[in-house]
Amino acid sequence: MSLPHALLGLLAVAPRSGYELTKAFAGDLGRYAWQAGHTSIYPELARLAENGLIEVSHEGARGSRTYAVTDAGREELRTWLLTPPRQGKVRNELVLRMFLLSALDPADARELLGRIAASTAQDAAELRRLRAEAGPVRLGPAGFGQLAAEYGLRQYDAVHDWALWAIDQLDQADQAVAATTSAPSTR
Amino acid sequence: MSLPHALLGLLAVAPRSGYELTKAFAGDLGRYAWQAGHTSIYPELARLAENGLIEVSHEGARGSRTYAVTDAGREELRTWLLTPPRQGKVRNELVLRMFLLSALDPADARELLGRIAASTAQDAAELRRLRAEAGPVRLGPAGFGQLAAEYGLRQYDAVHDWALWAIDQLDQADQAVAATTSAPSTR
DNA sequence: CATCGACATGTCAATGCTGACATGTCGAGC
DNA sequence: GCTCGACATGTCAGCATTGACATGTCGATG
Repeated sequence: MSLPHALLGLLAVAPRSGYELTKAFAGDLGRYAWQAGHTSIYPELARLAENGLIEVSHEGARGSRTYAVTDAGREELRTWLLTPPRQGKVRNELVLRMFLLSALDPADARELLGRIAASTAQDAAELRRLRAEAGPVRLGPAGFGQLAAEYGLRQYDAVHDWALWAIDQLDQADQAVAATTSAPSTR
Repeated sequence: MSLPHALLGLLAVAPRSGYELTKAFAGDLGRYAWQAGHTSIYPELARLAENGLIEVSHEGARGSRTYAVTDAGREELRTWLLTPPRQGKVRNELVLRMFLLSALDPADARELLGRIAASTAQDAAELRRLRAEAGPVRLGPAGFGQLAAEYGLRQYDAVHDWALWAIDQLDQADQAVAATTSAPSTR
């Protein structure tokens, strides 16, 4: 459960209202890192405030409440970020599909790998476009973090290369079988 | 929600009981791809059986029921695997941490990146060990799928390289600041 | 001054999953 | 004959999250 820390992190960069936080989750953050709707954000803000990790720094029009991180909240965030990269819930649908690949016949497996290669190429291109828009590498709270963008890019490229490699493996396995079938031995 | 498809996939490889499926999730599958405990597996098996996707192929000692995939189940699995790699829930704690990196001061950020580099190197080494144990590349339902292993390996390596790159970026940003501070201009 | 869209927050039922608890069987070793 | 550990299945309360529904405000435009 990382939602409270995600909120803490966003508020640590700049105080925001629940509505603004919701918009952040609807953008790149929610797309690439962590999803959350306003229905989970508002209760979570209330909980964080109750625990003294954040506080209302300003009340604006239309009942809006701007929250800011307290010292305790900043400390909690720092601790969480630096805590041993604990093993969270494993929930990786793509890896699951790879595990199940052997349940498909070779033609279907090739098809699936081809689609993965195509979609990761597309995702990588999209991310490169996003990054180019954001300009040269700079740090700080500049929209989609440059470091995060580079991270995603390398992931996509890795999966893309892997898919091509996997198709090649299937081809080689095929050829080996064909060779032993048509020419059972050299003697 | 991919649990039913994970079960379908495992049963497509070989008929199994709920207990054996639970053990599969406790191993590499649960570690790298998808988690599930027996408390979700048993009800899900009942649901799949009710929908005619699997059926009890054998009843053994201690009330054990061995399930096998039906033709309908095999078809459902194939459809799911080949279906456009739909965008599921985004829940990537590591990417979230990258988004929040800017909330840390540079020293802490370096520390965090260093830990990520170290832990991915360790994870990769562990996976290489696992793969070496499993022997040369071969396909089929051989424990931890070779393709999945290679996939994980490339992911770990990519993250490792990225972390080193990111630390380098931080260093360069530092040097640039230091240069403009100590020698504001060339004239 | 009416309307509309963006702003802003909330409740509630349903879903999916986990952890704690519960129950019983079979085989091996003492 | 007893005990223990692995086998085998199950219920249930609790938690996080989602989607549907609900409510109201403010500013701009016609």
